[in-house]
Amino acid sequence: MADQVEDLTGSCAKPQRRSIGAKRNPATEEAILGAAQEILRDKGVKGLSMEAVAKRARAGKATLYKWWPSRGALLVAVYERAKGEHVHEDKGTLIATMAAFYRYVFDFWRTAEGQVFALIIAEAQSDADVAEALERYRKERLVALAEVVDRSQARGELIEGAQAEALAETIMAAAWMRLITGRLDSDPERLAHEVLDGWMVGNR
Amino acid sequence: MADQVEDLTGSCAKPQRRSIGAKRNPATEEAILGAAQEILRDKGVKGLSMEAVAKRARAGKATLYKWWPSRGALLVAVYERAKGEHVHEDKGTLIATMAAFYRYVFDFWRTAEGQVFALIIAEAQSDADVAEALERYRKERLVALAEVVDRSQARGELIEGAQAEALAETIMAAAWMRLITGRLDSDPERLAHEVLDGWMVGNR
DNA sequence: GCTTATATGAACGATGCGTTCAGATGTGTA
DNA sequence: TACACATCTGAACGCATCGTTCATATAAGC
Repeated sequence: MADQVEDLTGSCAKPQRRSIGAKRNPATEEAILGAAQEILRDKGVKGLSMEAVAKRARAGKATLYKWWPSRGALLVAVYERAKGEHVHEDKGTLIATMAAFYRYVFDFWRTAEGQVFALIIAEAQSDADVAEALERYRKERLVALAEVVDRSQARGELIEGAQAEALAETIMAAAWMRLITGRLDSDPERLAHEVLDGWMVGNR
Repeated sequence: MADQVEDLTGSCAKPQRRSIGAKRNPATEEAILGAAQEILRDKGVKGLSMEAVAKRARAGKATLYKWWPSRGALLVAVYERAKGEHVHEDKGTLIATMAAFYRYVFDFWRTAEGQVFALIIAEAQSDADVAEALERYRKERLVALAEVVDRSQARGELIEGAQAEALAETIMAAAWMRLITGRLDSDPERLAHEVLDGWMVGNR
Protein backbone atom coordinates (compact mmCIF):
# COMPACT_ATOMS: atom_id res chain seq x y z
CA MET A 1 0.00 0.00 0.00
CA ALA A 2 0.97 3.68 0.36
CA ASP A 3 1.69 4.31 -3.27
CA GLN A 4 3.20 7.76 -2.95
CA VAL A 5 2.18 8.77 -6.42
CA GLU A 6 1.97 12.44 -7.28
CA ASP A 7 -1.38 12.15 -8.90
CA LEU A 8 -2.44 15.76 -9.15
CA THR A 9 -4.23 15.24 -12.43
CA GLY A 10 -6.71 12.87 -10.91
CA SER A 11 -6.59 9.91 -13.25
CA CYS A 12 -6.07 7.47 -10.38
CA ALA A 13 -9.11 6.59 -8.35
CA LYS A 14 -8.45 6.30 -4.67
CA PRO A 15 -5.76 7.76 -2.49
CA GLN A 16 -2.91 9.98 -3.50
CA ARG A 17 -1.56 12.24 -0.84
CA ARG A 18 -1.11 11.34 2.74
CA SER A 19 0.72 12.53 5.76
CA ILE A 20 4.46 12.40 5.36
CA GLY A 21 4.91 12.32 9.10
CA ALA A 22 5.18 14.98 11.71
CA LYS A 23 5.90 17.79 9.30
CA ARG A 24 4.12 19.78 6.72
CA ASN A 25 3.72 18.19 3.34
CA PRO A 26 4.76 20.70 0.69
CA ALA A 27 2.81 18.79 -1.91
CA THR A 28 -0.34 19.63 -0.01
CA GLU A 29 0.22 23.36 -0.08
CA GLU A 30 1.08 23.11 -3.72
CA ALA A 31 -2.01 21.06 -4.49
CA ILE A 32 -4.29 23.44 -2.66
CA LEU A 33 -3.00 26.64 -4.17
CA GLY A 34 -2.85 24.95 -7.54
CA ALA A 35 -6.43 23.81 -7.21
CA ALA A 36 -7.49 27.31 -6.31
CA GLN A 37 -5.82 28.62 -9.43
CA GLU A 38 -7.47 25.97 -11.59
CA ILE A 39 -10.87 26.83 -10.18
CA LEU A 40 -10.27 30.47 -10.91
CA ARG A 41 -9.54 29.65 -14.52
CA ASP A 42 -12.38 27.17 -14.91
CA LYS A 43 -15.24 28.60 -12.91
CA GLY A 44 -14.03 32.11 -12.28
CA VAL A 45 -13.95 34.00 -9.09
CA LYS A 46 -17.44 32.93 -8.02
CA GLY A 47 -16.53 29.28 -7.73
CA LEU A 48 -13.67 29.88 -5.37
CA SER A 49 -15.00 28.50 -2.10
CA MET A 50 -13.11 26.63 0.56
CA GLU A 51 -15.14 23.54 -0.13
CA ALA A 52 -14.47 23.63 -3.82
CA VAL A 53 -10.76 24.10 -3.30
CA ALA A 54 -10.59 21.26 -0.81
CA LYS A 55 -12.48 18.89 -3.07
CA ARG A 56 -10.45 19.73 -6.13
CA ALA A 57 -7.18 19.43 -4.26
CA ARG A 58 -8.36 16.20 -2.65
CA ALA A 59 -7.51 17.78 0.64
CA GLY A 60 -9.43 17.83 3.88
CA LYS A 61 -11.06 21.06 4.86
CA ALA A 62 -9.32 20.66 8.18
CA THR A 63 -6.02 20.94 6.36
CA LEU A 64 -7.07 24.10 4.60
CA TYR A 65 -8.15 25.75 7.79
CA LYS A 66 -5.00 24.61 9.52
CA TRP A 67 -2.74 26.57 7.18
CA TRP A 68 -5.08 29.33 6.03
CA PRO A 69 -7.34 30.12 8.95
CA SER A 70 -9.98 31.89 6.90
CA ARG A 71 -11.17 32.29 3.36
CA GLY A 72 -9.55 35.68 3.28
CA ALA A 73 -6.19 34.22 4.19
CA LEU A 74 -6.42 31.79 1.32
CA LEU A 75 -7.37 34.56 -1.08
CA VAL A 76 -4.30 36.51 -0.07
CA ALA A 77 -2.09 33.46 -0.55
CA VAL A 78 -3.55 32.75 -3.97
CA TYR A 79 -3.05 36.32 -5.02
CA GLU A 80 0.52 36.53 -3.79
CA ARG A 81 1.33 33.32 -5.58
CA ALA A 82 -0.15 34.51 -8.85
CA LYS A 83 1.06 38.05 -9.07
CA GLY A 84 4.48 38.51 -10.53
CA GLU A 85 6.28 41.20 -8.59
CA HIS A 86 6.07 44.04 -11.03
CA VAL A 87 9.37 45.84 -11.42
CA HIS A 88 8.84 49.37 -12.58
CA GLU A 89 10.92 49.46 -15.70
CA ASP A 90 12.14 52.97 -16.33
CA LYS A 91 10.68 54.27 -19.57
CA GLY A 92 12.60 57.53 -19.47
CA THR A 93 9.81 59.76 -18.23
CA LEU A 94 7.59 59.29 -15.22
CA ILE A 95 4.50 59.53 -17.36
CA ALA A 96 5.66 56.73 -19.62
CA THR A 97 6.77 54.59 -16.70
CA MET A 98 3.45 54.99 -14.97
CA ALA A 99 1.53 54.39 -18.16
CA ALA A 100 3.37 51.09 -18.46
CA PHE A 101 2.55 50.35 -14.84
CA TYR A 102 -1.13 51.03 -15.36
CA ARG A 103 -1.14 48.86 -18.43
CA TYR A 104 0.50 46.04 -16.53
CA VAL A 105 -1.84 46.03 -13.53
CA PHE A 106 -4.98 46.54 -15.57
CA ASP A 107 -4.04 43.60 -17.72
CA PHE A 108 -3.27 41.49 -14.70
CA TRP A 109 -6.40 42.44 -12.81
CA ARG A 110 -8.40 41.27 -15.77
CA THR A 111 -6.98 37.76 -15.63
CA ALA A 112 -8.69 35.04 -13.64
CA GLU A 113 -6.05 35.22 -10.93
CA GLY A 114 -5.93 38.98 -10.95
CA GLN A 115 -9.62 39.24 -10.17
CA VAL A 116 -8.79 37.90 -6.76
CA PHE A 117 -7.46 41.29 -5.85
CA ALA A 118 -10.89 42.86 -6.14
CA LEU A 119 -12.18 40.06 -3.93
CA ILE A 120 -9.50 40.79 -1.37
CA ILE A 121 -10.50 44.43 -1.26
CA ALA A 122 -14.10 43.35 -0.83
CA GLU A 123 -13.26 40.88 1.92
CA ALA A 124 -11.12 43.48 3.66
CA GLN A 125 -14.24 45.55 4.29
CA SER A 126 -15.54 42.95 6.71
CA ASP A 127 -12.52 40.84 7.70
CA ALA A 128 -9.91 42.53 9.86
CA ASP A 129 -7.22 40.01 9.02
CA VAL A 130 -7.61 40.54 5.31
CA ALA A 131 -7.67 44.28 5.89
CA GLU A 132 -4.36 44.01 7.65
CA ALA A 133 -2.83 41.93 4.90
CA LEU A 134 -4.13 44.34 2.31
CA GLU A 135 -2.65 47.26 4.20
CA ARG A 136 0.72 45.55 4.37
CA TYR A 137 0.56 44.95 0.66
CA ARG A 138 -0.44 48.53 -0.07
CA LYS A 139 2.48 49.88 1.91
CA GLU A 140 4.89 47.55 0.21
CA ARG A 141 3.74 48.59 -3.24
CA LEU A 142 3.70 52.22 -2.17
CA VAL A 143 7.38 52.07 -1.36
CA ALA A 144 8.18 50.64 -4.76
CA LEU A 145 6.11 53.31 -6.46
CA ALA A 146 7.59 56.10 -4.40
CA GLU A 147 11.06 55.05 -5.45
CA VAL A 148 10.15 55.54 -9.06
CA VAL A 149 8.71 58.94 -8.31
CA ASP A 150 11.83 59.73 -6.32
CA ARG A 151 14.06 58.96 -9.27
CA SER A 152 11.90 61.14 -11.46
CA GLN A 153 12.23 63.91 -8.94
CA ALA A 154 16.00 63.50 -8.91
CA ARG A 155 16.00 63.90 -12.67
CA GLY A 156 14.21 67.19 -12.22
CA GLU A 157 10.97 66.12 -13.86
CA LEU A 158 8.78 67.22 -10.99
CA ILE A 159 7.84 70.61 -9.65
CA GLU A 160 9.16 71.91 -6.39
CA GLY A 161 6.39 70.95 -4.02
CA ALA A 162 5.97 67.35 -5.13
CA GLN A 163 6.23 64.73 -2.40
CA ALA A 164 7.15 61.34 -3.73
CA GLU A 165 5.10 59.26 -1.34
CA ALA A 166 1.98 61.39 -1.57
CA LEU A 167 2.16 61.37 -5.31
CA ALA A 168 2.69 57.64 -5.32
CA GLU A 169 -0.47 57.20 -3.32
CA THR A 170 -2.41 59.35 -5.75
CA ILE A 171 -1.13 57.22 -8.60
CA MET A 172 -2.15 54.07 -6.80
CA ALA A 173 -5.55 55.38 -5.82
CA ALA A 174 -6.35 56.12 -9.45
CA ALA A 175 -5.61 52.52 -10.36
CA TRP A 176 -7.59 51.00 -7.49
CA MET A 177 -10.50 53.27 -8.32
CA ARG A 178 -10.62 51.87 -11.83
CA LEU A 179 -10.49 48.36 -10.43
CA ILE A 180 -13.32 48.63 -7.95
CA THR A 181 -15.56 50.46 -10.39
CA GLY A 182 -14.95 47.97 -13.16
CA ARG A 183 -13.15 50.23 -15.59
CA LEU A 184 -10.01 48.28 -16.30
CA ASP A 185 -10.37 49.19 -19.95
CA SER A 186 -9.25 52.73 -19.17
CA ASP A 187 -6.46 54.01 -21.36
CA PRO A 188 -3.26 53.73 -19.27
CA GLU A 189 -1.45 56.50 -21.09
CA ARG A 190 -4.28 58.94 -20.75
CA LEU A 191 -4.73 58.08 -17.11
CA ALA A 192 -1.06 58.69 -16.43
CA HIS A 193 -1.39 62.13 -17.92
CA GLU A 194 -4.56 62.90 -16.03
CA VAL A 195 -2.94 62.05 -12.75
CA LEU A 196 0.54 63.43 -13.29
CA ASP A 197 0.54 66.32 -15.73
CA GLY A 198 -0.01 68.86 -13.00
CA TRP A 199 3.12 67.78 -11.21
CA MET A 200 5.47 67.80 -14.15
CA VAL A 201 7.85 70.65 -14.76
CA GLY A 202 7.02 72.52 -17.94
CA ASN A 203 3.25 72.60 -17.56
CA ARG A 204 3.55 76.22 -16.57
CA MET B 1 -59.45 42.57 14.98
CA ALA B 2 -57.60 44.80 12.63
CA ASP B 3 -56.35 47.34 15.07
CA GLN B 4 -54.39 49.51 12.67
CA VAL B 5 -52.01 50.73 15.32
CA GLU B 6 -48.62 52.05 14.24
CA ASP B 7 -46.74 50.00 16.75
CA LEU B 8 -43.20 50.25 15.45
CA THR B 9 -41.72 50.20 18.90
CA GLY B 10 -43.02 46.75 19.60
CA SER B 11 -44.77 47.13 22.93
CA CYS B 12 -47.91 45.47 21.57
CA ALA B 13 -47.79 41.74 21.22
CA LYS B 14 -49.46 40.45 18.10
CA PRO B 15 -50.23 42.10 14.80
CA GLN B 16 -49.45 45.60 13.72
CA ARG B 17 -49.07 46.10 10.03
CA ARG B 18 -51.15 44.43 7.40
CA SER B 19 -52.03 44.80 3.81
CA ILE B 20 -53.83 48.02 3.02
CA GLY B 21 -55.27 46.50 -0.08
CA ALA B 22 -54.04 46.23 -3.62
CA LYS B 23 -51.38 48.88 -3.28
CA ARG B 24 -48.06 49.31 -1.63
CA ASN B 25 -48.10 50.17 2.03
CA PRO B 26 -45.73 53.08 2.62
CA ALA B 27 -45.49 52.19 6.29
CA THR B 28 -43.86 48.93 5.26
CA GLU B 29 -41.07 50.56 3.32
CA GLU B 30 -40.54 52.98 6.15
CA ALA B 31 -40.48 50.21 8.73
CA ILE B 32 -37.99 48.16 6.76
CA LEU B 33 -35.53 50.92 6.03
CA GLY B 34 -35.92 52.19 9.56
CA ALA B 35 -35.22 48.74 10.95
CA ALA B 36 -32.12 48.50 8.81
CA GLN B 37 -30.89 51.77 10.19
CA GLU B 38 -31.57 50.68 13.74
CA ILE B 39 -29.67 47.47 13.22
CA LEU B 40 -26.75 49.41 11.84
CA ARG B 41 -26.63 51.52 14.93
CA ASP B 42 -27.18 48.66 17.36
CA LYS B 43 -25.24 45.77 15.91
CA GLY B 44 -23.14 47.48 13.31
CA VAL B 45 -22.64 46.54 9.75
CA LYS B 46 -22.16 42.85 10.50
CA GLY B 47 -25.67 42.36 11.77
CA LEU B 48 -27.31 43.74 8.67
CA SER B 49 -28.80 40.63 7.09
CA MET B 50 -32.07 40.32 5.25
CA GLU B 51 -33.39 38.03 7.95
CA ALA B 52 -32.51 40.44 10.72
CA VAL B 53 -34.08 43.37 8.93
CA ALA B 54 -37.27 41.43 8.26
CA LYS B 55 -37.56 40.27 11.82
CA ARG B 56 -36.91 43.68 13.29
CA ALA B 57 -39.33 45.36 10.93
CA ARG B 58 -41.91 42.64 11.55
CA ALA B 59 -42.06 42.19 7.84
CA GLY B 60 -42.10 39.05 5.76
CA LYS B 61 -38.97 38.22 3.85
CA ALA B 62 -41.18 37.92 0.82
CA THR B 63 -41.99 41.59 1.16
CA LEU B 64 -38.36 42.54 1.38
CA TYR B 65 -37.48 40.61 -1.73
CA LYS B 66 -40.48 42.02 -3.52
CA TRP B 67 -39.25 45.58 -3.28
CA TRP B 68 -35.49 45.05 -2.98
CA PRO B 69 -34.66 42.00 -5.05
CA SER B 70 -31.30 41.36 -3.42
CA ARG B 71 -29.27 42.25 -0.38
CA GLY B 72 -27.26 44.64 -2.49
CA ALA B 73 -30.37 46.51 -3.55
CA LEU B 74 -31.35 46.99 0.07
CA LEU B 75 -27.87 48.22 0.95
CA VAL B 76 -28.07 50.82 -1.77
CA ALA B 77 -31.49 51.94 -0.57
CA VAL B 78 -30.29 52.20 3.01
CA TYR B 79 -27.28 54.21 1.95
CA GLU B 80 -29.22 56.60 -0.23
CA ARG B 81 -31.69 57.17 2.55
CA ALA B 82 -28.98 57.91 5.09
CA LYS B 83 -26.60 60.08 3.16
CA GLY B 84 -27.39 63.73 3.08
CA GLU B 85 -26.67 65.10 -0.35
CA HIS B 86 -23.47 66.96 0.29
CA VAL B 87 -23.47 70.37 -1.29
CA HIS B 88 -19.97 71.56 -1.93
CA GLU B 89 -19.93 74.81 -0.08
CA ASP B 90 -17.46 77.17 -1.64
CA LYS B 91 -14.68 77.95 0.80
CA GLY B 92 -12.99 80.44 -1.48
CA THR B 93 -10.18 78.22 -2.72
CA LEU B 94 -10.43 74.79 -4.27
CA ILE B 95 -8.08 73.38 -1.68
CA ALA B 96 -10.23 74.61 1.17
CA THR B 97 -13.42 73.44 -0.51
CA MET B 98 -12.02 69.98 -1.09
CA ALA B 99 -10.60 69.80 2.40
CA ALA B 100 -14.09 70.47 3.69
CA PHE B 101 -15.43 67.80 1.36
CA TYR B 102 -12.94 65.23 2.60
CA ARG B 103 -13.75 66.10 6.17
CA TYR B 104 -17.44 65.65 5.48
CA VAL B 105 -17.25 62.30 3.76
CA PHE B 106 -14.69 60.86 6.14
CA ASP B 107 -16.90 61.81 9.05
CA PHE B 108 -19.93 60.32 7.38
CA TRP B 109 -18.22 57.13 6.35
CA ARG B 110 -17.28 56.56 9.95
CA THR B 111 -20.90 56.62 11.11
CA ALA B 112 -22.90 53.43 11.34
CA GLU B 113 -24.87 54.32 8.23
CA GLY B 114 -21.84 55.54 6.36
CA GLN B 115 -20.10 52.22 6.74
CA VAL B 116 -22.66 50.83 4.36
CA PHE B 117 -20.82 52.50 1.55
CA ALA B 118 -17.78 50.30 2.07
CA LEU B 119 -20.15 47.33 2.04
CA ILE B 120 -21.62 48.47 -1.23
CA ILE B 121 -18.20 48.70 -2.80
CA ALA B 122 -17.48 45.21 -1.52
CA GLU B 123 -20.75 43.82 -2.80
CA ALA B 124 -20.22 45.49 -6.16
CA GLN B 125 -17.20 43.25 -6.72
CA SER B 126 -19.45 40.22 -7.01
CA ASP B 127 -22.94 41.58 -7.74
CA ALA B 128 -23.49 43.17 -11.12
CA ASP B 129 -26.59 45.05 -10.04
CA VAL B 130 -24.83 46.68 -7.16
CA ALA B 131 -21.90 47.46 -9.42
CA GLU B 132 -24.25 49.24 -11.76
CA ALA B 133 -25.85 51.23 -8.96
CA LEU B 134 -22.44 52.14 -7.63
CA GLU B 135 -21.34 53.29 -11.05
CA ARG B 136 -24.42 55.47 -11.37
CA TYR B 137 -23.69 56.98 -8.01
CA ARG B 138 -20.05 57.58 -8.87
CA LYS B 139 -20.96 59.42 -12.04
CA GLU B 140 -23.53 61.53 -10.25
CA ARG B 141 -21.05 62.57 -7.62
CA LEU B 142 -18.38 63.10 -10.24
CA VAL B 143 -20.53 65.69 -11.97
CA ALA B 144 -21.04 67.58 -8.73
CA LEU B 145 -17.32 67.52 -8.02
CA ALA B 146 -16.39 68.54 -11.53
CA GLU B 147 -18.60 71.58 -11.22
CA VAL B 148 -16.64 72.75 -8.24
CA VAL B 149 -13.39 72.22 -10.09
CA ASP B 150 -14.86 74.05 -13.04
CA ARG B 151 -15.67 77.07 -10.95
CA SER B 152 -12.16 77.03 -9.57
CA GLN B 153 -10.82 76.91 -13.09
CA ALA B 154 -13.00 79.86 -14.07
CA ARG B 155 -11.50 81.80 -11.20
CA GLY B 156 -8.08 81.11 -12.63
CA GLU B 157 -6.88 78.95 -9.75
CA LEU B 158 -5.80 76.07 -11.95
CA ILE B 159 -3.00 75.66 -14.42
CA GLU B 160 -3.57 75.54 -18.11
CA GLY B 161 -3.75 71.83 -18.75
CA ALA B 162 -6.16 70.93 -15.94
CA GLN B 163 -9.28 69.03 -16.97
CA ALA B 164 -12.07 69.41 -14.50
CA GLU B 165 -13.54 65.96 -14.80
CA ALA B 166 -10.23 64.14 -14.70
CA LEU B 167 -9.16 66.13 -11.68
CA ALA B 168 -12.48 65.43 -10.02
CA GLU B 169 -11.94 61.74 -10.46
CA THR B 170 -8.48 61.97 -8.93
CA ILE B 171 -9.95 63.79 -5.96
CA MET B 172 -12.61 61.14 -5.58
CA ALA B 173 -10.21 58.26 -5.96
CA ALA B 174 -8.07 59.61 -3.13
CA ALA B 175 -11.10 59.58 -0.84
CA TRP B 176 -12.29 56.10 -1.83
CA MET B 177 -8.77 54.80 -1.37
CA ARG B 178 -8.77 56.00 2.24
CA LEU B 179 -12.13 54.37 2.77
CA ILE B 180 -11.32 50.93 1.49
CA THR B 181 -7.98 50.83 3.27
CA GLY B 182 -9.47 51.94 6.56
CA ARG B 183 -7.72 55.28 6.87
CA LEU B 184 -10.62 57.61 7.44
CA ASP B 185 -8.60 59.37 10.07
CA SER B 186 -6.45 60.97 7.37
CA ASP B 187 -6.07 64.71 7.65
CA PRO B 188 -8.48 66.22 5.11
CA GLU B 189 -6.53 69.41 4.67
CA ARG B 190 -3.26 67.66 4.09
CA LEU B 191 -4.87 65.26 1.67
CA ALA B 192 -6.37 68.11 -0.33
CA HIS B 193 -2.93 69.60 -0.68
CA GLU B 194 -1.34 66.31 -1.64
CA VAL B 195 -3.85 65.78 -4.39
CA LEU B 196 -4.23 69.30 -5.70
CA ASP B 197 -1.10 71.36 -5.12
CA GLY B 198 0.40 70.33 -8.42
CA TRP B 199 -2.55 71.70 -10.33
CA MET B 200 -2.76 75.08 -8.66
CA VAL B 201 -1.38 78.18 -10.28
CA GLY B 202 1.49 79.61 -8.33
CA ASN B 203 3.26 76.37 -7.53
CA ARG B 204 5.83 77.19 -10.19
C1' DG C 1 9.04 2.05 20.12
C1' DC C 2 6.64 6.01 21.60
C1' DT C 3 5.50 10.67 20.92
C1' DT C 4 4.11 14.03 17.96
C1' DA C 5 2.43 16.45 14.09
C1' DT C 6 0.43 15.96 9.92
C1' DA C 7 -3.15 14.33 6.26
C1' DT C 8 -7.84 12.79 4.76
C1' DG C 9 -12.80 12.39 4.69
C1' DA C 10 -16.91 12.82 6.63
C1' DA C 11 -20.07 14.71 9.64
C1' DC C 12 -22.03 18.62 12.10
C1' DG C 13 -23.95 23.27 13.45
C1' DA C 14 -24.70 27.84 12.22
C1' DT C 15 -25.72 31.39 9.17
C1' DG C 16 -27.64 33.64 5.39
C1' DC C 17 -29.56 33.99 0.76
C1' DG C 18 -33.46 33.71 -2.02
C1' DT C 19 -37.97 31.12 -2.98
C1' DT C 20 -42.41 29.42 -2.14
C1' DC C 21 -46.76 28.78 0.02
C1' DA C 22 -51.01 29.65 2.74
C1' DG C 23 -54.00 32.69 4.66
C1' DA C 24 -55.57 37.25 5.69
C1' DT C 25 -56.44 42.09 4.23
C1' DG C 26 -58.50 45.85 1.81
C1' DT C 27 -58.83 48.66 -2.79
C1' DG C 28 -60.99 49.25 -7.04
C1' DT C 29 -63.91 47.85 -10.60
C1' DA C 30 -67.58 45.32 -12.93
C1' DT D 1 -72.89 44.01 -4.10
C1' DA D 2 -69.55 40.79 -5.60
C1' DC D 3 -65.30 39.53 -7.32
C1' DA D 4 -60.62 40.08 -9.07
C1' DC D 5 -56.41 41.60 -7.65
C1' DA D 6 -52.27 43.11 -5.33
C1' DT D 7 -50.49 43.44 -1.04
C1' DC D 8 -48.79 41.84 3.76
C1' DT D 9 -47.14 38.44 7.27
C1' DG D 10 -45.18 34.22 8.89
C1' DA D 11 -43.37 30.05 8.23
C1' DA D 12 -41.15 26.62 5.80
C1' DC D 13 -37.89 25.00 2.40
C1' DG D 14 -33.57 24.17 -0.48
C1' DC D 15 -29.15 25.45 -1.05
C1' DA D 16 -24.56 27.07 -0.47
C1' DT D 17 -20.89 28.30 2.46
C1' DC D 18 -18.32 29.00 6.46
C1' DG D 19 -15.68 27.07 10.06
C1' DT D 20 -15.34 23.06 13.55
C1' DT D 21 -14.79 18.46 15.14
C1' DC D 22 -13.95 13.60 15.04
C1' DA D 23 -11.95 9.09 13.78
C1' DT D 24 -8.42 7.07 11.39
C1' DA D 25 -4.11 6.58 9.04
C1' DT D 26 0.70 8.05 8.20
C1' DA D 27 5.54 8.56 9.11
C1' DA D 28 9.41 11.59 11.03
C1' DG D 29 12.30 12.22 15.09
C1' DC D 30 13.86 11.47 19.58
